[in-house]
Amino acid sequence: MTMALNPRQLAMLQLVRERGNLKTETLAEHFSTTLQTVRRDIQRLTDSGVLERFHGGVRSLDSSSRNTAYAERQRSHAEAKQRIARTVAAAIPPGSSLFMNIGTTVEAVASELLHHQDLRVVTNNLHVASTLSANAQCEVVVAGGTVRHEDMGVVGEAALSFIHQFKVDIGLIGISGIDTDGTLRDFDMREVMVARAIVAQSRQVWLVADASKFGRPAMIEMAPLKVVHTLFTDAPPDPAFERMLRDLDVRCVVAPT
Amino acid sequence: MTMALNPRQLAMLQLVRERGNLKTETLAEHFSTTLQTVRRDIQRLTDSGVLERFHGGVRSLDSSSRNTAYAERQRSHAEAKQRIARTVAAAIPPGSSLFMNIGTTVEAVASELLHHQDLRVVTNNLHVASTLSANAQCEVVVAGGTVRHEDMGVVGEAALSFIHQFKVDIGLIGISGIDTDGTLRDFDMREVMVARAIVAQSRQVWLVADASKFGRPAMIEMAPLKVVHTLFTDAPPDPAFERMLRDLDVRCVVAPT
DNA sequence: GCGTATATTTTCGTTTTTGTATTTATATAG
DNA sequence: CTATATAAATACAAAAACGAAAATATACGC
Repeated sequence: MTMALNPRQLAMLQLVRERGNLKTETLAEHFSTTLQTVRRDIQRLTDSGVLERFHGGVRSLDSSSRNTAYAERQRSHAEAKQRIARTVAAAIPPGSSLFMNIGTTVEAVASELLHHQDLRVVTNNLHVASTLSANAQCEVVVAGGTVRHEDMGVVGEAALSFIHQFKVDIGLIGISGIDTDGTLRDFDMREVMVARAIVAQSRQVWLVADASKFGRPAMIEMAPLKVVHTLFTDAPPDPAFERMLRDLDVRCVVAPT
Repeated sequence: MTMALNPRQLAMLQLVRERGNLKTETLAEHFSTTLQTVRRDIQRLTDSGVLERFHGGVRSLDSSSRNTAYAERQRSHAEAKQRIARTVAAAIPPGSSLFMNIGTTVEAVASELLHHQDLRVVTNNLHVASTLSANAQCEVVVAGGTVRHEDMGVVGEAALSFIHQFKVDIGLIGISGIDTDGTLRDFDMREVMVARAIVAQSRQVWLVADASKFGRPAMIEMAPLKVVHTLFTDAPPDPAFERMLRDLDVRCVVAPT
């Protein structure tokens, strides 16, 4: 018979989730108990699958890495994405309302918003919804519609009309590629429709795109680059791109290392 | 056979709710009585589902510590839930359309549906959506609306009107408690509204509830038990319940070990 | 007042949890 | 690769908490 977790174990779980990962010794100190007791607690928490332990401590296990193709994309350019995400998060003022769409960079931003205060976020990205629902200071609204298996994006007619009910401060969007002709492009028509709706219903459009997206071709035109107010990226664009951005009056923020 | 709570038990409930969790000894001291009496009181309160006990004390279930309690609820009765889930999954024919709402048992069913063919599932449960999106043979539709932090349930006006657009074969619902008077009850008004919408838009209603839900009172009335066509559970209900189920023409399926 | 039913305390054996000591496993530097 | 430091598993004893049953107290009918 499985006994309920005691308050210390519950607090430990919460603490590890907040901080991401913690050393066994830190935990023992924090709860003023023995290493042995902490280890036993950790064992129970890992047994139930919510935490994962490593030599010397324990980390929170966010159930994300299941789809291998998806996990792969998440890994690629991880460092660049996190840098971008931190920069974006820092630029979002408290009390903002946001749209957030599909894309691993957008999801990285969600992780960086976990400790922001007083946000309202509308998203068609179930990963974003899942991540941000851990932030009690953030009202999360998810768009209704069909869920795509590949990336847990919500798309379809329902999602579009849902999004059209809102008008937010910042529309934060990711994209598959920025064509050399100054067109934002993606691969999936349904996601493109959602992104267009987001652009239409946002007072400002922020685009997050790591450097690998520059000049990368994709089939479907989403919108001209000039709808974007600010582009967040990880490396300075080449001179041609930079001139285009200036011509189109798109502000470009390069995330610092 | 639920007797009324005596004044001390009522005060105890209130106190635990205020403080979140309390040690048995603290309670005994506070009410200047013995540990044994406190334990008996605690047992009554936990039996009725409003409190949860751990070794050394009790905690309130519907207080600030709900978010952390989610992992715990998932653990409790895990084996029973999986048994129920397997039975339910086996009863769902290929090509069915389903509603699935909040609840760890419902989520267990989602896991068991991972290899089913040709399903259409509408849900307000982001865990269910996340789980089932791994099944390419299953069309997953998520309801739009506000996300509750505690359990990633989607609720609110938007979710209701979204659900009302559908009419499905089977409405699969979980519940916090089945009162002795034959009423399905839950703790959160917003989730109750969603469940009602699901019941209204389903040709058949299937209820999943492990034995701990029988006779467990919860505040808000969702619907009378007779709206349920089939109840899936893990242990035979006691004779009184069984008679009631027969009177109300509710089929009861007990999951085999 | 008496007897009965219910509630509480007392008592005691059992289980669970925690801390200490010892052994085994794992990481990291050279 | 090996040596060495650190972390984790194991074993066991002490303390705390639990559950059941017997003893005592309290309330309430007649």
